[in-house]
Amino acid sequence: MTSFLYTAAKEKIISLIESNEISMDQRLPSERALAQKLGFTRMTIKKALNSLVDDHVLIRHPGDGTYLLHGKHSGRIDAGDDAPWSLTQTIKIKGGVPNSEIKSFKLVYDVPMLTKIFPDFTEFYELIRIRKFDDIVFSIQKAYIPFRLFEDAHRYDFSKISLYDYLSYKNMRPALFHRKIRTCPVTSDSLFKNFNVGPSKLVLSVEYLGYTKPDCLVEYTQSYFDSNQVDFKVEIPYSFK
Amino acid sequence: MTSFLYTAAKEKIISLIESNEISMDQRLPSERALAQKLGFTRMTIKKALNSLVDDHVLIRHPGDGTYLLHGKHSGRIDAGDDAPWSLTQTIKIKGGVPNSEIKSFKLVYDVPMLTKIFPDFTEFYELIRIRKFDDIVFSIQKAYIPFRLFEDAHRYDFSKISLYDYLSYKNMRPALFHRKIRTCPVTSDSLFKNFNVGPSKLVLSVEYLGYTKPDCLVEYTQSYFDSNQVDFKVEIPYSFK
DNA sequence: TAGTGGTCTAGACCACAGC
DNA sequence: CTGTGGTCTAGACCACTAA
Repeated sequence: MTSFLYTAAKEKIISLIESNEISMDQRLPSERALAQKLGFTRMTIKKALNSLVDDHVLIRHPGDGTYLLHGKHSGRIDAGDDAPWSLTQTIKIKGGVPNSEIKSFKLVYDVPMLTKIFPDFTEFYELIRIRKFDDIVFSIQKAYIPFRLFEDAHRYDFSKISLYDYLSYKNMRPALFHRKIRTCPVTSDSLFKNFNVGPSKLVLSVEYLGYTKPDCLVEYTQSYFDSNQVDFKVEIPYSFK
Repeated sequence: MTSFLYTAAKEKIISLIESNEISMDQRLPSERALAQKLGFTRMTIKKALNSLVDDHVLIRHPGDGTYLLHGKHSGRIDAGDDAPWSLTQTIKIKGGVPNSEIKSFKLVYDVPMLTKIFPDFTEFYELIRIRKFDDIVFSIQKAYIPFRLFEDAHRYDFSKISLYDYLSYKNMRPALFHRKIRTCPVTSDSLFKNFNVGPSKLVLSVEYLGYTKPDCLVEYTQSYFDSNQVDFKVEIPYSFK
């Protein structure tokens, strides 16, 4: 979908990792070695490797080498809607079994909540997904994107391709996020039956508004997380006067 | 402290921003213009600018330009111990008034909790800080670093220089983190008087273990956050078999 | 000492946004 | 069409790590 050399290099490096040619806790080949082996410039390989560092797949030490980010203290995957790398891919490389199940994908009209959020649109695609890590449901997500901006969305299989890869392909990948987090009790909504928690348990609710620019809202997502399965990074929200 | 060209470029660009030569919602000069104006290569300027993007200071749009990351939906600062950029600097650029007050900085010995965490060390520097954003206390932090690794730490003023800049300078900046998050009631600890919350309120407690490598622990921090003031990014922790 | 990743240069071409 | 940022090359030097 993207057609940069460093993306191609990235995929070849991932293949190396997945095919177990690099064993755990072992150094990856050096930038120079990979450049020669895979047929790219050193700078292109560097870009690919550092991109995998951003994705929490690798870790690099100057003067030493590049390593798989493994071990007890390294396991941490961004699970938010603004995660940099396809969650499915990341889980796979980490040795987990990913499983994204689509519960529903359809057009919805005249939903008051949505018209309030998106004053300029009336029709939306609604994508409801169950996300698993090693067969444990950690998240239920309802994503909404305006039909007018993504008329061809029905042609893609979002159990296979990440929603964000699709938005990137349409040059609509959100860069700014407005988030609201709160805890809420498990409701009787049948969706929550997927969570392995009793009705008295608290579930974490996160709302994402994704903007490509400050004035260009392209996505609204409601995510519910099993608070036993996820963790958080602390941030300070503020509103600029 | 760091002496790379792109760091120098970064600081000059920050000066430009702070001196209001770039007004809000206005484009920054192009990479090529900055390169000529500041006397660096375009690639060096690019590195500086993209580094400021990582720090949530700027946002860039291909084919368009580079902008200050402002506006209602853009305000979000990483407040964790693993935040990429000095919190003080970021708050300042965002138009806020930073205020990091040092409550205590001293050597501590034979603390059972610490010897359990750091089996190889017995003496530690303890740094207790109150962190504010626009005069509102959002966090209280107790940081511990082994004396043997940072013997000259007493020579630095951590109200002016970020602890992480210091660790970077010693080539000991943590890259891996082990975090534990929980909510706890406000205790009678006099430190909590700094929070503007009643005794029945819940405070967010986050523990960070910072490693330079999977086997090299260099920092332990206990942070307490006013849950009214901070927000979170969702992640999936996992332990590799 | 040999090898690593990080930085840096001075060019080049490209896709894209705005006018 | 002009200007933007992104990618890419083919070199170079540096500081650091580990043997």
